[in-house]
Amino acid sequence: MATSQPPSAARAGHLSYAIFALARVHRAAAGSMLRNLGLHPGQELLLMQLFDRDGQTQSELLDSVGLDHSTVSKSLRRMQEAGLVTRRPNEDDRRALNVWLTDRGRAMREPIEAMWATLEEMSTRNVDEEAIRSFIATARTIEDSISTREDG
Amino acid sequence: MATSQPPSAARAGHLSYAIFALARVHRAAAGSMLRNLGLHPGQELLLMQLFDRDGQTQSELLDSVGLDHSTVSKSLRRMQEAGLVTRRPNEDDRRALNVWLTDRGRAMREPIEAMWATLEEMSTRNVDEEAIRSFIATARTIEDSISTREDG
DNA sequence: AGTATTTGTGTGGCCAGCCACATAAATACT
DNA sequence: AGTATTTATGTGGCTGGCCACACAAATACT
Repeated sequence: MATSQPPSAARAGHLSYAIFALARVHRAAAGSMLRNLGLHPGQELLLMQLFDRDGQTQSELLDSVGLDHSTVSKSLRRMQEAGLVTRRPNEDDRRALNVWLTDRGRAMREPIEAMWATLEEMSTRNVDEEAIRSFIATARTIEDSISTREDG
Repeated sequence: MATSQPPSAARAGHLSYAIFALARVHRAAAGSMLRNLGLHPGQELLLMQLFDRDGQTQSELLDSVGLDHSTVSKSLRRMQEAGLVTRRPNEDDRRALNVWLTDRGRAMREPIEAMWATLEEMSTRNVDEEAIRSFIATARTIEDSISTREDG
């Protein structure tokens, strides 16, 4: 049994509750795998952004990842202490910090990609191609609906 | 734009990344509404369980909600301090604590139900009935797949 | 030029959530 | 009966995440 019976007070939100319940299980699975990699949940997101564009500024990173600046700031400090990244002041803009992967940070790429692959395999093994495509499409539509309503 | 371009390292996990991205937006929306109710995210889950069965034991609550016992313990303490619940030792089992809603806790039911309704409306306004059903069904299948793999 | 505003980071405070350790009470077991 | 094990809860410690406040540097504006 997956969703151990949604509480009745969530009756008006079947889809929302399904999202919530799925997200929790999904995050737990990812968290477990990340722990085996010596990473804390969320750190892999920052690393992935750096894989795509190393040396980004904290604020650029922040936009890509969509988290609060204080969260990113603290997280990066810990990742620096853990030897995953380094931060050096930008020469043109003395407020900004550029974030660079260390060798150790770069070495996390394959394990992180493997993690996503495993997660995907775990998630999709009972779902056919068509249902997967449809699910992703709907997920994006919902995501759009929610976020465009946020600022509007 | 919803998902501001998945990082390339998540390429092997399209569906997983979609779940992750959707969950984040969804949780943020819920969190924002909960804050307006004076609740912290997660507290509404405990309250909802109590709406369905008031006076549950912490450990029963814990099973229904699926969180770590320490999380529940601390959360309930704060909710008690906030006047939402009371906890009294069980008479038959002196280790156990029964958790009861206060009037103030009970009064949160309607706002919480309204929150789920609003969240649902926000989420589904661009999705037709059939897609919603299909999405929910797939979400449950995925949830099952992940969780049965966890212990198996 | 001089002041006001925006931008980039940091810090403190608070809560959720997990793990690890600890303790008392109930159960099981020999 | 006496000991070992399981169960119910608490606490400390650490991270993620948010908000609010703070401050310096860059930019805009008058």
